[in-house]
Amino acid sequence: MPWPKDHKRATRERIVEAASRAFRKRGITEVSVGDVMERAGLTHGGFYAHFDSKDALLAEAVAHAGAQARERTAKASDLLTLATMYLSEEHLRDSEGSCPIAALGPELSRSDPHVRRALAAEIRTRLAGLRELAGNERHVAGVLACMVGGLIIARALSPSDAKLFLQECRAFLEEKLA
Amino acid sequence: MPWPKDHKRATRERIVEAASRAFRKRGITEVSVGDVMERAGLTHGGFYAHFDSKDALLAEAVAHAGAQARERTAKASDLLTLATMYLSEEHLRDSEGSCPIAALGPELSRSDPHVRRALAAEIRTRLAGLRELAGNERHVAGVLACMVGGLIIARALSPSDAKLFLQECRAFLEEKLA
DNA sequence: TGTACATCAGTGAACGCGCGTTCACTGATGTAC
DNA sequence: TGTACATCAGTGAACGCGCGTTCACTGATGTAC
Repeated sequence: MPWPKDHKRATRERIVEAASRAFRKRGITEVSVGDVMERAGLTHGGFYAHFDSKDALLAEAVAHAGAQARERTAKASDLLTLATMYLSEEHLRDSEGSCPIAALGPELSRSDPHVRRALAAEIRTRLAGLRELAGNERHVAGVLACMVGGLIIARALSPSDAKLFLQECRAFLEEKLA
Repeated sequence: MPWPKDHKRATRERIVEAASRAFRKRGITEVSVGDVMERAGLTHGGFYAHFDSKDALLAEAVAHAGAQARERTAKASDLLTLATMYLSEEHLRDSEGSCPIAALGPELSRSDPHVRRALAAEIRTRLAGLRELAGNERHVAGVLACMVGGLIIARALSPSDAKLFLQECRAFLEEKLA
Protein backbone atom coordinates (compact mmCIF):
# COMPACT_ATOMS: atom_id res chain seq x y z
CA MET A 1 0.00 0.00 0.00
CA PRO A 2 1.93 3.00 -1.26
CA TRP A 3 -0.30 5.44 0.64
CA PRO A 4 -1.19 5.85 4.34
CA LYS A 5 -3.99 3.37 5.13
CA ASP A 6 -6.70 5.91 5.86
CA HIS A 7 -5.65 8.48 3.33
CA LYS A 8 -8.40 7.77 0.81
CA ARG A 9 -11.07 7.51 3.48
CA ALA A 10 -9.97 10.85 4.90
CA THR A 11 -10.12 12.47 1.45
CA ARG A 12 -13.58 11.03 0.90
CA GLU A 13 -14.75 12.47 4.21
CA ARG A 14 -13.32 15.84 3.27
CA ILE A 15 -15.35 15.75 0.05
CA VAL A 16 -18.56 14.82 1.91
CA GLU A 17 -17.99 17.59 4.44
CA ALA A 18 -17.32 20.15 1.71
CA ALA A 19 -20.38 19.04 -0.26
CA SER A 20 -22.64 19.00 2.74
CA ARG A 21 -21.72 22.60 3.61
CA ALA A 22 -21.80 23.91 0.04
CA PHE A 23 -25.16 22.31 -0.79
CA ARG A 24 -26.77 23.69 2.36
CA LYS A 25 -25.43 27.15 1.70
CA ARG A 26 -26.10 27.49 -2.02
CA GLY A 27 -28.46 24.69 -3.06
CA ILE A 28 -27.90 21.44 -4.92
CA THR A 29 -27.98 22.42 -8.57
CA GLU A 30 -26.14 25.67 -7.85
CA VAL A 31 -23.12 23.74 -6.59
CA SER A 32 -21.17 21.76 -9.18
CA VAL A 33 -19.00 18.71 -8.64
CA GLY A 34 -16.07 20.98 -9.51
CA ASP A 35 -17.09 23.47 -6.79
CA VAL A 36 -17.19 20.72 -4.20
CA MET A 37 -13.81 19.31 -5.19
CA GLU A 38 -12.22 22.75 -5.19
CA ARG A 39 -13.58 23.33 -1.70
CA ALA A 40 -12.04 20.04 -0.64
CA GLY A 41 -8.71 21.16 -2.11
CA LEU A 42 -8.83 18.78 -5.09
CA THR A 43 -9.48 18.91 -8.83
CA HIS A 44 -12.76 17.83 -10.37
CA GLY A 45 -11.38 14.79 -12.23
CA GLY A 46 -10.73 12.79 -9.10
CA PHE A 47 -14.32 12.84 -7.95
CA TYR A 48 -15.37 9.60 -9.61
CA ALA A 49 -12.67 7.63 -7.81
CA HIS A 50 -14.73 8.30 -4.66
CA PHE A 51 -18.39 8.43 -5.76
CA ASP A 52 -20.50 6.92 -8.52
CA SER A 53 -22.37 10.16 -9.20
CA LYS A 54 -23.30 13.56 -7.82
CA ASP A 55 -26.49 12.00 -6.44
CA ALA A 56 -24.49 9.36 -4.53
CA LEU A 57 -22.49 12.17 -2.95
CA LEU A 58 -25.68 14.08 -2.18
CA ALA A 59 -27.18 11.12 -0.31
CA GLU A 60 -24.08 10.92 1.90
CA ALA A 61 -23.95 14.68 2.33
CA VAL A 62 -27.53 14.65 3.63
CA ALA A 63 -26.73 12.01 6.24
CA HIS A 64 -23.59 13.90 7.25
CA ALA A 65 -25.44 17.22 7.51
CA GLY A 66 -28.20 15.55 9.50
CA ALA A 67 -25.79 14.22 12.11
CA GLN A 68 -24.10 17.62 12.29
CA ALA A 69 -27.47 19.34 12.77
CA ARG A 70 -28.43 16.95 15.56
CA GLU A 71 -25.25 17.85 17.42
CA ARG A 72 -26.39 21.46 17.60
CA THR A 73 -29.24 20.50 19.93
CA ALA A 74 -27.61 17.46 21.55
CA LYS A 75 -27.29 19.12 24.95
CA ALA A 76 -31.00 19.94 25.23
CA SER A 77 -32.71 17.99 28.00
CA ASP A 78 -36.28 18.87 27.10
CA LEU A 79 -38.32 19.58 24.00
CA LEU A 80 -38.67 23.33 24.49
CA THR A 81 -34.94 23.84 25.01
CA LEU A 82 -34.22 21.85 21.87
CA ALA A 83 -36.72 23.83 19.80
CA THR A 84 -35.37 27.12 21.21
CA MET A 85 -31.84 26.17 20.18
CA TYR A 86 -33.08 25.21 16.73
CA LEU A 87 -35.10 28.42 16.31
CA SER A 88 -32.14 30.62 17.25
CA GLU A 89 -30.65 33.47 15.24
CA GLU A 90 -27.35 31.62 15.36
CA HIS A 91 -28.90 28.68 13.51
CA LEU A 92 -30.63 31.07 11.12
CA ARG A 93 -27.34 32.66 10.10
CA ASP A 94 -25.28 29.48 9.96
CA SER A 95 -26.81 28.20 6.73
CA GLU A 96 -23.70 26.15 5.86
CA GLY A 97 -23.87 24.18 9.07
CA SER A 98 -27.63 24.13 9.48
CA CYS A 99 -30.36 21.51 9.39
CA PRO A 100 -30.53 19.96 5.90
CA ILE A 101 -34.31 19.45 6.18
CA ALA A 102 -34.72 23.22 6.42
CA ALA A 103 -31.95 24.09 3.96
CA LEU A 104 -32.81 21.56 1.24
CA GLY A 105 -36.03 19.72 2.16
CA PRO A 106 -38.19 20.39 -0.90
CA GLU A 107 -35.29 19.91 -3.34
CA LEU A 108 -34.32 16.63 -1.69
CA SER A 109 -37.90 15.35 -1.81
CA ARG A 110 -37.78 15.74 -5.60
CA SER A 111 -34.37 14.05 -5.95
CA ASP A 112 -33.56 10.48 -6.84
CA PRO A 113 -34.78 7.64 -4.58
CA HIS A 114 -31.43 7.18 -2.79
CA VAL A 115 -31.40 10.83 -1.79
CA ARG A 116 -35.06 10.80 -0.78
CA ARG A 117 -34.40 7.74 1.36
CA ALA A 118 -31.51 9.49 3.13
CA LEU A 119 -33.79 12.43 3.92
CA ALA A 120 -36.64 10.21 5.16
CA ALA A 121 -34.17 8.32 7.38
CA GLU A 122 -32.88 11.57 8.85
CA ILE A 123 -36.44 12.70 9.63
CA ARG A 124 -37.23 9.42 11.37
CA THR A 125 -34.03 9.73 13.45
CA ARG A 126 -34.97 13.29 14.33
CA LEU A 127 -38.49 12.28 15.40
CA ALA A 128 -37.08 9.49 17.56
CA GLY A 129 -34.79 12.03 19.26
CA LEU A 130 -37.72 14.33 19.95
CA ARG A 131 -39.82 11.49 21.37
CA GLU A 132 -37.12 10.80 23.95
CA LEU A 133 -37.53 14.34 25.25
CA ALA A 134 -41.28 14.54 24.69
CA GLY A 135 -42.56 14.65 28.26
CA ASN A 136 -46.30 15.37 28.07
CA GLU A 137 -46.26 16.31 24.41
CA ARG A 138 -47.85 13.54 22.35
CA HIS A 139 -47.40 15.17 18.97
CA VAL A 140 -43.69 15.71 18.40
CA ALA A 141 -44.33 15.82 14.65
CA GLY A 142 -46.00 19.19 15.18
CA VAL A 143 -42.95 20.44 17.06
CA LEU A 144 -40.56 19.35 14.31
CA ALA A 145 -42.84 20.90 11.69
CA CYS A 146 -42.84 24.20 13.56
CA MET A 147 -39.05 24.15 13.91
CA VAL A 148 -38.37 23.38 10.25
CA GLY A 149 -41.07 25.67 8.88
CA GLY A 150 -40.03 28.44 11.26
CA LEU A 151 -36.44 28.39 10.10
CA ILE A 152 -37.39 28.20 6.41
CA ILE A 153 -39.79 31.12 6.62
CA ALA A 154 -37.41 33.24 8.71
CA ARG A 155 -34.75 32.73 6.04
CA ALA A 156 -37.06 34.28 3.46
CA LEU A 157 -37.49 37.50 5.46
CA SER A 158 -35.30 40.53 6.14
CA PRO A 159 -33.01 40.16 9.18
CA SER A 160 -35.27 42.21 11.43
CA ASP A 161 -38.48 40.44 10.34
CA ALA A 162 -36.70 37.09 10.65
CA LYS A 163 -35.75 37.86 14.24
CA LEU A 164 -39.37 38.67 15.12
CA PHE A 165 -40.63 35.60 13.30
CA LEU A 166 -38.29 33.30 15.21
CA GLN A 167 -39.33 34.96 18.47
CA GLU A 168 -42.99 34.33 17.70
CA CYS A 169 -42.32 30.69 16.85
CA ARG A 170 -40.47 30.19 20.11
CA ALA A 171 -43.27 31.89 22.06
CA PHE A 172 -45.82 29.72 20.26
CA LEU A 173 -44.02 26.52 21.27
CA GLU A 174 -43.41 27.82 24.79
CA GLU A 175 -47.17 28.18 25.32
CA LYS A 176 -47.85 24.75 23.88
CA LEU A 177 -45.10 22.86 25.69
CA ALA A 178 -45.04 24.66 29.03
CA MET B 1 -53.60 46.79 -33.78
CA PRO B 2 -53.50 43.69 -35.87
CA TRP B 3 -54.21 41.39 -32.90
CA PRO B 4 -57.06 41.20 -30.36
CA LYS B 5 -56.37 43.77 -27.65
CA ASP B 6 -55.84 41.32 -24.80
CA HIS B 7 -54.14 38.62 -26.82
CA LYS B 8 -50.63 39.29 -25.57
CA ARG B 9 -51.72 39.74 -21.99
CA ALA B 10 -53.58 36.43 -22.14
CA THR B 11 -50.52 34.67 -23.53
CA ARG B 12 -48.38 36.16 -20.81
CA GLU B 13 -50.78 34.92 -18.17
CA ARG B 14 -50.71 31.45 -19.71
CA ILE B 15 -46.90 31.46 -19.41
CA VAL B 16 -47.04 32.57 -15.77
CA GLU B 17 -49.61 29.90 -14.95
CA ALA B 18 -47.58 27.20 -16.72
CA ALA B 19 -44.39 28.30 -14.99
CA SER B 20 -45.97 28.54 -11.60
CA ARG B 21 -47.26 24.95 -11.83
CA ALA B 22 -44.11 23.48 -13.37
CA PHE B 23 -41.76 25.14 -10.86
CA ARG B 24 -43.83 23.95 -7.90
CA LYS B 25 -43.95 20.42 -9.23
CA ARG B 26 -40.36 19.93 -10.37
CA GLY B 27 -38.26 22.75 -8.91
CA ILE B 28 -36.82 25.89 -10.41
CA THR B 29 -33.57 24.75 -12.00
CA GLU B 30 -35.16 21.48 -13.14
CA VAL B 31 -37.65 23.39 -15.32
CA SER B 32 -36.21 25.21 -18.33
CA VAL B 33 -37.63 28.22 -20.14
CA GLY B 34 -38.30 25.82 -23.02
CA ASP B 35 -40.27 23.48 -20.74
CA VAL B 36 -42.44 26.36 -19.55
CA MET B 37 -43.12 27.61 -23.07
CA GLU B 38 -43.96 24.14 -24.33
CA ARG B 39 -46.40 23.76 -21.45
CA ALA B 40 -47.97 27.06 -22.47
CA GLY B 41 -48.30 25.79 -26.06
CA LEU B 42 -45.54 28.02 -27.46
CA THR B 43 -41.94 27.74 -28.62
CA HIS B 44 -39.00 28.85 -26.49
CA GLY B 45 -37.91 31.77 -28.69
CA GLY B 46 -40.95 33.87 -27.91
CA PHE B 47 -40.27 33.97 -24.21
CA TYR B 48 -38.24 37.17 -24.21
CA ALA B 49 -41.03 39.15 -25.83
CA HIS B 50 -42.87 38.67 -22.53
CA PHE B 51 -40.19 38.59 -19.81
CA ASP B 52 -36.71 40.03 -19.29
CA SER B 53 -35.33 36.83 -17.80
CA LYS B 54 -36.18 33.50 -16.19
CA ASP B 55 -35.87 35.21 -12.79
CA ALA B 56 -38.42 37.89 -13.78
CA LEU B 57 -40.83 35.09 -14.69
CA LEU B 58 -40.07 33.31 -11.42
CA ALA B 59 -40.93 36.39 -9.34
CA GLU B 60 -44.33 36.61 -11.06
CA ALA B 61 -44.87 32.87 -10.80
CA VAL B 62 -44.34 33.04 -7.04
CA ALA B 63 -46.95 35.79 -6.65
CA HIS B 64 -49.37 33.86 -8.87
CA ALA B 65 -48.82 30.61 -6.96
CA GLY B 66 -49.23 32.43 -3.66
CA ALA B 67 -52.62 33.81 -4.64
CA GLN B 68 -53.67 30.37 -5.88
CA ALA B 69 -52.56 28.78 -2.62
CA ARG B 70 -54.50 31.32 -0.55
CA GLU B 71 -57.66 30.42 -2.45
CA ARG B 72 -57.39 26.86 -1.19
CA THR B 73 -58.08 28.00 2.36
CA ALA B 74 -60.18 31.06 1.57
CA LYS B 75 -63.39 29.54 2.95
CA ALA B 76 -61.91 28.85 6.38
CA SER B 77 -63.50 30.97 9.11
CA ASP B 78 -61.05 30.13 11.88
CA LEU B 79 -57.37 29.33 12.25
CA LEU B 80 -57.76 25.63 12.96
CA THR B 81 -59.97 25.04 9.94
CA LEU B 82 -57.50 26.86 7.73
CA ALA B 83 -54.56 24.85 9.04
CA THR B 84 -56.50 21.62 8.67
CA MET B 85 -57.23 22.41 5.03
CA TYR B 86 -53.57 23.25 4.46
CA LEU B 87 -52.34 20.07 6.19
CA SER B 88 -54.64 17.83 4.12
CA GLU B 89 -53.62 14.86 2.00
CA GLU B 90 -55.21 16.63 -0.93
CA HIS B 91 -52.79 19.53 -0.59
CA LEU B 92 -49.93 17.06 -0.06
CA ARG B 93 -50.62 15.34 -3.36
CA ASP B 94 -51.37 18.47 -5.39
CA SER B 95 -47.76 19.64 -5.62
CA GLU B 96 -48.41 21.56 -8.86
CA GLY B 97 -51.11 23.66 -7.29
CA SER B 98 -49.72 23.84 -3.80
CA CYS B 99 -48.27 26.51 -1.55
CA PRO B 100 -45.08 27.93 -3.09
CA ILE B 101 -43.54 28.55 0.34
CA ALA B 102 -43.66 24.81 0.99
CA ALA B 103 -42.81 23.76 -2.56
CA LEU B 104 -39.95 26.18 -3.19
CA GLY B 105 -39.20 28.14 -0.01
CA PRO B 106 -35.49 27.41 0.51
CA GLU B 107 -34.70 27.70 -3.21
CA LEU B 108 -36.52 31.02 -3.44
CA SER B 109 -34.71 32.39 -0.39
CA ARG B 110 -31.43 31.81 -2.27
CA SER B 111 -32.67 33.41 -5.51
CA ASP B 112 -32.17 36.91 -6.80
CA PRO B 113 -33.50 39.88 -4.80
CA HIS B 114 -36.64 40.33 -6.94
CA VAL B 115 -37.63 36.74 -6.34
CA ARG B 116 -36.81 36.90 -2.64
CA ARG B 117 -38.93 40.04 -2.34
CA ALA B 118 -41.89 38.29 -3.98
CA LEU B 119 -41.60 35.46 -1.47
CA ALA B 120 -41.30 37.79 1.52
CA ALA B 121 -44.36 39.72 0.30
CA GLU B 122 -46.35 36.51 0.00
CA ILE B 123 -45.39 35.50 3.55
CA ARG B 124 -46.47 38.89 4.91
CA THR B 125 -49.81 38.57 3.08
CA ARG B 126 -50.25 35.09 4.48
CA LEU B 127 -49.54 36.24 8.04
CA ALA B 128 -52.02 39.09 7.68
CA GLY B 129 -54.65 36.57 6.58
CA LEU B 130 -53.96 34.38 9.59
CA ARG B 131 -54.13 37.33 11.98
CA GLU B 132 -57.65 38.08 10.77
CA LEU B 133 -58.71 34.61 11.91
CA ALA B 134 -56.46 34.49 14.94
CA GLY B 135 -59.01 34.58 17.76
CA ASN B 136 -57.11 33.95 21.01
CA GLU B 137 -53.91 32.85 19.30
CA ARG B 138 -51.28 35.55 19.62
CA HIS B 139 -48.56 33.77 17.71
CA VAL B 140 -49.82 33.10 14.19
CA ALA B 141 -46.20 32.84 13.01
CA GLY B 142 -46.00 29.53 14.86
CA VAL B 143 -49.12 28.29 13.12
CA LEU B 144 -47.77 29.19 9.67
CA ALA B 145 -44.42 27.58 10.52
CA CYS B 146 -46.17 24.38 11.54
CA MET B 147 -48.26 24.35 8.35
CA VAL B 148 -45.32 24.92 6.00
CA GLY B 149 -42.92 22.64 7.86
CA GLY B 150 -45.57 19.95 8.18
CA LEU B 151 -46.23 19.86 4.45
CA ILE B 152 -42.53 19.92 3.57
CA ILE B 153 -41.66 17.07 5.92
CA ALA B 154 -44.68 14.99 4.89
CA ARG B 155 -43.57 15.29 1.27
CA ALA B 156 -40.24 13.69 2.16
CA LEU B 157 -41.89 10.60 3.63
CA SER B 158 -43.61 7.54 2.16
CA PRO B 159 -47.34 7.99 1.54
CA SER B 160 -48.32 6.11 4.69
CA ASP B 161 -45.81 7.91 6.93
CA ALA B 162 -46.83 11.21 5.36
CA LYS B 163 -50.45 10.58 6.24
CA LEU B 164 -49.57 9.91 9.88
CA PHE B 165 -47.29 12.92 10.00
CA LEU B 166 -50.00 15.24 8.73
CA GLN B 167 -52.46 13.76 11.23
CA GLU B 168 -50.04 14.47 14.07
CA CYS B 169 -49.49 18.03 12.92
CA ARG B 170 -53.22 18.63 12.80
CA ALA B 171 -53.68 17.10 16.26
CA PHE B 172 -50.86 19.26 17.57
CA LEU B 173 -52.48 22.46 16.32
CA GLU B 174 -55.91 21.29 17.48
CA GLU B 175 -54.63 21.08 21.07
CA LYS B 176 -52.95 24.46 20.84
CA LEU B 177 -55.78 26.35 19.16
CA ALA B 178 -58.81 24.70 20.77
C1' DT C 1 21.15 3.40 4.89
C1' DG C 2 20.08 3.99 -0.01
C1' DT C 3 17.94 2.99 -4.41
C1' DA C 4 14.59 0.88 -7.85
C1' DC C 5 10.12 -0.19 -8.27
C1' DA C 6 5.03 -1.02 -8.23
C1' DT C 7 0.92 1.17 -6.65
C1' DC C 8 -2.85 4.12 -7.03
C1' DA C 9 -4.69 8.94 -5.42
C1' DG C 10 -5.09 12.77 -7.85
C1' DT C 11 -4.68 15.62 -12.45
C1' DG C 12 -6.49 18.01 -16.36
C1' DA C 13 -8.00 17.74 -21.18
C1' DA C 14 -11.88 16.20 -23.48
C1' DC C 15 -16.81 14.47 -24.40
C1' DG C 16 -21.76 15.34 -25.37
C1' DC C 17 -25.48 17.85 -23.68
C1' DG C 18 -28.93 21.18 -22.34
C1' DC C 19 -29.18 25.60 -20.56
C1' DG C 20 -30.54 30.94 -20.92
C1' DT C 21 -30.56 34.18 -24.26
C1' DT C 22 -30.52 36.54 -29.02
C1' DC C 23 -32.16 37.60 -33.47
C1' DA C 24 -33.55 37.52 -38.36
C1' DC C 25 -37.72 35.71 -39.99
C1' DT C 26 -42.73 34.32 -40.84
C1' DG C 27 -47.38 34.55 -41.13
C1' DA C 28 -52.00 35.50 -38.93
C1' DT C 29 -54.44 39.45 -37.91
C1' DG C 30 -57.30 44.12 -37.96
C1' DT C 31 -57.50 48.33 -40.75
C1' DA C 32 -57.86 51.34 -44.81
C1' DC C 33 -59.61 51.98 -49.14
C1' DT D 1 -68.06 43.19 -49.89
C1' DG D 2 -63.23 42.41 -51.29
C1' DT D 3 -58.28 43.22 -51.48
C1' DA D 4 -53.60 45.24 -50.23
C1' DC D 5 -51.09 46.38 -46.51
C1' DA D 6 -48.70 47.34 -42.03
C1' DT D 7 -48.25 45.32 -37.57
C1' DC D 8 -46.21 42.45 -34.28
C1' DA D 9 -46.89 37.77 -31.69
C1' DG D 10 -44.68 33.83 -32.31
C1' DT D 11 -40.90 30.76 -34.68
C1' DG D 12 -36.66 28.23 -34.81
C1' DA D 13 -31.69 28.34 -35.75
C1' DA D 14 -27.77 29.86 -33.45
C1' DC D 15 -24.62 31.69 -29.62
C1' DG D 16 -21.47 30.91 -25.67
C1' DC D 17 -21.28 28.59 -21.48
C1' DG D 18 -20.94 25.42 -17.67
C1' DC D 19 -22.51 21.08 -16.40
C1' DG D 20 -21.70 15.76 -15.13
C1' DT D 21 -18.84 12.38 -16.52
C1' DT D 22 -14.71 9.81 -18.69
C1' DC D 23 -10.03 8.59 -19.26
C1' DA D 24 -5.07 8.50 -20.35
C1' DC D 25 -1.62 10.34 -17.50
C1' DT D 26 1.51 11.84 -13.56
C1' DG D 27 3.95 11.75 -9.57
C1' DA D 28 4.12 11.03 -4.41
C1' DT D 29 4.27 7.20 -1.60
C1' DG D 30 5.53 2.62 1.11
C1' DT D 31 7.99 -1.66 0.18
C1' DA D 32 11.69 -4.82 -1.23
C1' DC D 33 16.29 -5.61 -1.68
